[in-house]
Amino acid sequence: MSDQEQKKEHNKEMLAVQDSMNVLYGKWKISIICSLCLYNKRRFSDILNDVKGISNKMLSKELKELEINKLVKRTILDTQPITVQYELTEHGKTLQTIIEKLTEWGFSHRRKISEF
Amino acid sequence: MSDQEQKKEHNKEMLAVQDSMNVLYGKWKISIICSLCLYNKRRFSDILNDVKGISNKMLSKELKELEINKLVKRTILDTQPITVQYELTEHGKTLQTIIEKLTEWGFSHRRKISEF
DNA sequence: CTGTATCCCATTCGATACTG
DNA sequence: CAGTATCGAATGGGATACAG
Repeated sequence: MSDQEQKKEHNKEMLAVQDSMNVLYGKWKISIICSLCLYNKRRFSDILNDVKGISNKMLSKELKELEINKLVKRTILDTQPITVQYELTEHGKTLQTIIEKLTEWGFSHRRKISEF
Repeated sequence: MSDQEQKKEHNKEMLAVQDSMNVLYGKWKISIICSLCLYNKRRFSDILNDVKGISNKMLSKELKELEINKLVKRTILDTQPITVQYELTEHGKTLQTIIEKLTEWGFSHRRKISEF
């Protein structure tokens, strides 16, 4: 492959990564998806508890964005009072391996940083 | 494993993911690391070009944070005018598989979204 | 329980200009 | 080339209160 072709290839990969990050960036989205990965189905207040530090305003906003991007499905359950269930879509589940890798990396990073 | 133990395990995993995100979140960091993954060694202005849309102010700031977190190494080359080379540390390189997964996912997400 | 509304401060981030 | 300085707009994000 020529340098030119190589560079084009790299540019495409850079764009793909940036596409991913446009959907996933922010302090909370990955953590929310992680919660849904671990528990499969989860209510609003459960996620609020799982994701340490998030406010209900932010959770609401982030869930909406994830829904728009077809990563999360929202179901209203006809209980009294009503509860709302969130779960990953099939497409959302394709993030699972990324979440797993990020979990592993989080552990190893903590070990690394605590060396100093 | 009891439900209690299961839940503790999940909480630990949630924290690990949030640790990762505390280091990696923001619009740009992953893209910058991606550039360094693809090219190995890269100058400031090169990265500025790779990461579409980033300003020099942001790049400077993000690189500093990545350096503090021991993910990136900065070397001043004694050229005229001076150039500065950035590269991943050994620890930074452990992010490579995550970057690759994010690249793949970016492609598949684009296909998915364009279905509508 | 699941949100929305409001207030308000902090941070992010782009644009532009400037320095060594 | 590799940044820093400054301004200003937009967004992020916490606290509290309130609605269905």
